[in-house]
Amino acid sequence: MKYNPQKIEQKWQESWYNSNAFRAKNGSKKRKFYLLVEFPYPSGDGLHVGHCRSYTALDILARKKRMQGYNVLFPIGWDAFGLPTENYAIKKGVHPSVVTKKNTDNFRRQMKEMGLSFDWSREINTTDPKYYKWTQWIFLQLFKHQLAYKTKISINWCPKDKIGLANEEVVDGKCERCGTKVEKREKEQWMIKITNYADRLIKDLDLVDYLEKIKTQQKDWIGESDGALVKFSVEGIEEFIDVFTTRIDTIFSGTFLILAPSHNFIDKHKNKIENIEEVLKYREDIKNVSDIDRTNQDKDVTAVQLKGITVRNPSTNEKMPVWTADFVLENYGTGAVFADAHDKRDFKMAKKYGIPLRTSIKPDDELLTQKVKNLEECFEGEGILYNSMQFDGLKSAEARPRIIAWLASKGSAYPKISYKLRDWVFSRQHYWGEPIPMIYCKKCGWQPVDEKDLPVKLPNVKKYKPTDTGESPLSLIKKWVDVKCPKCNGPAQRETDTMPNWAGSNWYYLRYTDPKNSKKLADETILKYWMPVDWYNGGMEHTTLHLLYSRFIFKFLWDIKAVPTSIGPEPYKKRTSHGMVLAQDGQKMSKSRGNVINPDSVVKEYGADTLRLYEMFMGPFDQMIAWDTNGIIGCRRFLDRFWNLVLAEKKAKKSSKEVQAILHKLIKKVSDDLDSAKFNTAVAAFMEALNFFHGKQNEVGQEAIEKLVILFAPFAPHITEELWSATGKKGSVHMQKWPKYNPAFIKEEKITLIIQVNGKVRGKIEAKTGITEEKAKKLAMAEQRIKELIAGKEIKKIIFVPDKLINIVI
RNA sequence: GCCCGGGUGGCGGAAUGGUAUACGCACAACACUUAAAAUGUUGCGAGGUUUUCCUCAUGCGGGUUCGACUCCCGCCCCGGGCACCA
Repeated sequence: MKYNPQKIEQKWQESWYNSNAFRAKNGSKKRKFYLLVEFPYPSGDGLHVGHCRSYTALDILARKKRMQGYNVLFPIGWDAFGLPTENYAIKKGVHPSVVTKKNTDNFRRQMKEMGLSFDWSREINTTDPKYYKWTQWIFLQLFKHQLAYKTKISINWCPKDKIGLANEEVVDGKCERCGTKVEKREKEQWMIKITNYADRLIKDLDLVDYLEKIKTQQKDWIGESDGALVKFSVEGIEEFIDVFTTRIDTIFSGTFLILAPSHNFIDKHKNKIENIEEVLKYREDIKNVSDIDRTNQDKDVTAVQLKGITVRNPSTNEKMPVWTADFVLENYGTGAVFADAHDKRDFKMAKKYGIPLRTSIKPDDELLTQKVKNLEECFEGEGILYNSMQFDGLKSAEARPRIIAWLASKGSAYPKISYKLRDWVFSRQHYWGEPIPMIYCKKCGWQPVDEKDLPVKLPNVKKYKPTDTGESPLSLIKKWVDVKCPKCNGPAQRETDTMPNWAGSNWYYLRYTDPKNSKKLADETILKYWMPVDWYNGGMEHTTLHLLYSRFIFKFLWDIKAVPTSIGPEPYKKRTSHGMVLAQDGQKMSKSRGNVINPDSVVKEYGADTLRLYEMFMGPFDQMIAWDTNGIIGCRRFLDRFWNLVLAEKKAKKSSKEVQAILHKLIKKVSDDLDSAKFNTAVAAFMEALNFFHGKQNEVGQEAIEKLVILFAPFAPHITEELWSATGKKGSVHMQKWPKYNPAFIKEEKITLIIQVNGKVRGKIEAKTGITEEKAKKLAMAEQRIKELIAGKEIKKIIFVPDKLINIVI
């Protein structure tokens, strides 16, 4: 019988599906293991081979953990709200829910055809009102805890998608999705105070096992800087301008102050600024400049002085002029900086406008020091302080805490930590999203929808095109918009903005534990059992989006005790990322390039097991890798040989010692590799073992064959299941116990001892394991080649590494 | 500019202080075949040669070590992240 995947795969898929073979059990006494893959956005393109890589990897882990006796939760669902579906629906004139249904059906089919062992009874969909009821409920809790607020802000507006974007969704000043340059628009938006959690989102990374690059990326994004807040008193006005700095060691060289163009000091003291018209005009000019141009470092510095305004440097008590310049950003720190000769931008600006400069930090280098003192060059680094009163001679790092303490004693500074992270823009002006459950009453202001009235269902309408005005299309549905105020019962209006598509994915992993609960987002006892997620795999592109948002929302739910505190403050114990799968040409796969590999066609040609094996074998799991059509054939050949070997082995029951050693080494290697996500070397180990067994059919033995099939089952579930039944075994191979290796079998009796002379390999000898240094020396010296090499030379030293090598130094 | 990865045969890659090039692809020869495909066997870093042998080779240059792809110092290149961030 020849291996024919097309004949066997569907049969087993149906058998697993119909028997609920991989259902996770709530209320089990077994140890649990929660494996999570990011649920996909069900696009019309179907599954990408990159999805397959991530899903196969965690499927292998799930199957192995089940065989190791764990109660495994390995669920899947659909993150189905979002723009592409809406756009497609508008174009084709079909309702987004119809499109979603079609796409999820296709995804589900593809996943089943890959033999993924998801617990299909827990499938969730973010667009299901029973699901988004709780997404809305979470929003209400955020509002009730003052973490959701509506405010007029300048937002990133994508003119093509007609949607406001969060800062995280803007890449290089362009819309993350469509690449259109974003514009600035003033709009009332719902905001979520993620900034309140900035410190904990950094600190708690110490509690979890994430790939180091994921931790670094999150830290960089949150952008903590440790510094001080310094108060500059304004002359003639009873007021201070606050400045955040990380370089308080340079305070003595501060000779002027710069405000961001839209700093509210300017609005507040219009009458005191002599050239207010010039200042306001400058502010208008800046508004029309995009962030990209504003942050272009090659650009010339522009600035305007606020005439009539001076402040005092709290360290020197000297008067300083106040300026405004575009390179000072309103949304970082306090929107104001003190400027000196130790900052390139300040230096450039002072030179251009003839503002006096002073230096107070000496670099190590004498020559450079002279240049710095003569203001010929700007020195930004750390050094030794001078011109700094009692702090002269101190190093920058030593000086900082002392200067802060000194200024603090005068009441003009205190230590402060600042973050780059900004509050999260939570409103979208589109139809296909969760309605924000808020009602506006002219009398009572913003009122939350009563929890018992949730979910606020998306009305089923014909027109869901986004509008050019930036109003949500929902605003056109008067019947839906006009409601009574929950507080005063007077006339009021619903919020017509919807949530971003991150809202549904913020908490989905909680819902999987108890997906049908209508009373709570999930039951406490059940959450207590399953949470936290033991291993979460997803794309690197979600590190500063979904991963950060969902960690934040979990912390919030934890704080308000919506989830049991026993889980701890982090939802995911371990996070890994799979490398992107590129097209054969090394480019990103895309329809327009025509280089997309469709998993369906691979399954059709080679079978699902081959696809799974190749996805794991192609390279290190966390590295980006190009698809290689030629490489697939090797995996298929391996499966053919595997099939033949198992079926050919008929005679011997017992396996030889040599076979046992190979097998148990393989068990150890595969078990270890899977725990550290080294799928490629695990597959290679199978190939190596099979190469060894090949041609020795009847020496391998049924004993070894049986273990081999079990061990390989998580990788290639169909072929192993078929072989299990074809060799007359009862039950499913996937319900068998994961083999344990026996260290006694691995221990070899004979080893190859390497003989080196001066660290170079000059010979090998077969020896018994545990050979003594004395014996090894004798044997080595007896070798003809070694004799020749050391003849007439003085032996300085002999290094002996037991069971490995002997090195003769001459 | 700063912070992470990475650089090994014709190609994807393996080895984290101890036989560099596992495993796979491609290629070549042979076997089977009328033939081809498939399959199997063997070979496959470079150069030399006295061919159970030598020299060189893991981006480049140094260093530590009996011994370095692996550790340290200084560069170069590629990928990713952050960035007038005070």
